[in-house]
Amino acid sequence: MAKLTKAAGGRVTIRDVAAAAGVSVTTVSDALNNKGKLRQETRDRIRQTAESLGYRPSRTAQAFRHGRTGTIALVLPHRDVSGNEHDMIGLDYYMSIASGSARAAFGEGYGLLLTPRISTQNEWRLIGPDGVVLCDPAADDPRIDMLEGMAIPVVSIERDPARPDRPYYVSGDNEQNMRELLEHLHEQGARRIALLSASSSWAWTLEGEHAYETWCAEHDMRPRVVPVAVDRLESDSYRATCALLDTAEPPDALIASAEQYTEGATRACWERGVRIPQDLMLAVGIDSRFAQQYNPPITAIDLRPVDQAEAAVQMLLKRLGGETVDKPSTVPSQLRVRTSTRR
Amino acid sequence: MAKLTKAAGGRVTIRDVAAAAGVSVTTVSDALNNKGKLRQETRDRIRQTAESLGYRPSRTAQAFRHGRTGTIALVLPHRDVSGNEHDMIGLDYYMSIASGSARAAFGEGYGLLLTPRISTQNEWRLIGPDGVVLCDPAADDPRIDMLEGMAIPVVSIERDPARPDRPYYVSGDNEQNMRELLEHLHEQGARRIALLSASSSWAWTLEGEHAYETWCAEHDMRPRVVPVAVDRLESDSYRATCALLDTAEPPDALIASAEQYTEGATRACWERGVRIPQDLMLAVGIDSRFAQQYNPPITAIDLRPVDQAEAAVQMLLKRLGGETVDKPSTVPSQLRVRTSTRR
DNA sequence: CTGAAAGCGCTTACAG
DNA sequence: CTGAAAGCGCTTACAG
Repeated sequence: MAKLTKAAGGRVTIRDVAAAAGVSVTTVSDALNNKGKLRQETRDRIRQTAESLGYRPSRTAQAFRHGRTGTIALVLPHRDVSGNEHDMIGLDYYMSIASGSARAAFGEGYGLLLTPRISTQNEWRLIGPDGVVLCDPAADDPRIDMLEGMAIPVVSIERDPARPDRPYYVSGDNEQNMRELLEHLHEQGARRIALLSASSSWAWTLEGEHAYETWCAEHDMRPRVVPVAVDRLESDSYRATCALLDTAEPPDALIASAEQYTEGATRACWERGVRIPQDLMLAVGIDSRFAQQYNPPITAIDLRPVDQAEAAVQMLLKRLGGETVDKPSTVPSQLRVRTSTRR
Repeated sequence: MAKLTKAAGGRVTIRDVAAAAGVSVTTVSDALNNKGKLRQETRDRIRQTAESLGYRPSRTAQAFRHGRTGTIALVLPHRDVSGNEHDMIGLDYYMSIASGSARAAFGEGYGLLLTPRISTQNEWRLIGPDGVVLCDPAADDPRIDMLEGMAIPVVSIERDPARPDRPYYVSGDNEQNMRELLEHLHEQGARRIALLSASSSWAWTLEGEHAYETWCAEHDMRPRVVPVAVDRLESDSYRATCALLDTAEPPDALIASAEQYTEGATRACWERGVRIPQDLMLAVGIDSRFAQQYNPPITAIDLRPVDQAEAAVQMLLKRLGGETVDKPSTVPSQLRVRTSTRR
């Protein structure tokens, strides 16, 4: 019964397997995908045959058939540096998000596409992802509407601050993190804690600021929030830190919220001979190699980006599979206390 | 003649365009792809119709038809940090390679896949890229054979040092860069120039070392090469620099070849009160934000990673298109002289 | 110069 | 329990 036909073009197709196993392609497909009502024995035999022929289902054929591409696109924030567009993958946080997403996606049989800055529907159709992981959406981020309107589900890392009811996001508990950090600094004796905060509409920024202000009010402390641009390099955080240090009553502790502020803040201290932690305790809102390796090592909040990425991919796949997702996923962060805040 | 049938599933297909334009699907396909021998007028009219219907060819259908996926995979070096696999995208250099590749690929209608560490043919078949951009292959890198054996063309950024005849790579002119840097340091008065070199079989490392040794011989200078691991964080470069600085006759200039050595080298200097550039001129083999932003800013070689990525993607597409590529592509690097080496 | 038809490799109603 | 057939949206010989 088994016709021993070999595929011409080198590729082993489902037809070859069917021929070799002496069954129809339907049966092979069912056997391999656990569909239909075949005897376990038949399934096993067909799997054997497929295996021995080295059969691999064509991903493109499957994608075509299902109207899916088998890819997930990752969208990172961008910044303008002197007219040039850069994405921010250079930050340790986003790099962990990227490689974590790639790994998680691959584990589920998806490829992770890195997207350049694109904006139009046509461009998105060219990319053609089945779903999108969007990092740090702005308030009322138009990309969410555009993509969902194209039937491309979006899961964001951090929520869109202007869409309180949208459950499709993964985030850390930003308010809790800020409070925990403030408590720690307070315990260590800090009484004038300043905050370098990103001037953006990103959720973690807003939430962090809010927690900071609430906490200050509760502890009868004057809040000192200095807004710093997120889209430049370190010079802004450097200048902001200088300004703080040069006031009549400089802070005794400083929280630099964004990863990219770490360098500017440390430089300002270094130039002034401000010792860390003796003269100023320094903590960062997002952990990085720089924070770990600085001398002294800098206390930071580890947002667990790899876990966030994994959670985001999982949520996206749920949505792709038609399952309902009714609540966001929170990835617990971890405060890494280091020398920079220990007195 | 024009049947006004609309697609059922919402998608506008080539059939709809054909119907609306009153021609066959063949004609539509030819018109849109500049094939066949249609009157320009016909072409234009069909394009109009397609446009007005909002027709977008299905990427998956095209991919399926052509046996291509429309994706290029990017493979970055990996490192082990305490048993955890990380890719090295966190380095500014690789981050620029990644975003440059994504942009270049997209510009050509391809998606860029970020690949987690994968090793088997099966895993590669799952990813299913049409081609691969491989960064910093090791000597006789087995991934090249595996992929080319699967008919997946590979273009590397930097060459495989053990395959002198393989033309499929893009690189900077590493020997030239090293010589130029040495000349510069020499001009500035350096007479004892040490080199922190990556202990790897990567081409740029070997070439840099070779140029360094040749140059030293030519200038009657004792070479001082200190091998440093590439797969750790900054501690090794820190220790290596310490050892150099603590010798009886410490160097008056130091070249830290890898991007990730910058931090360790500067820390060692800082701790010892070694002033840059007064006591030690410091230069880095690969430019980074850190080098640009350090105080003082650090002289570095800008390998132009975005251009390298673009060249690699172009070369890969040439190969995919069946064109022959008979020689490697050299992207000229740029020495960025900064305060750290100016006396 | 243009069209009808085959086929890429799958999956999925549907018929038996 | 299994198979024959249609069809996903394209492209491409091939026929006229």
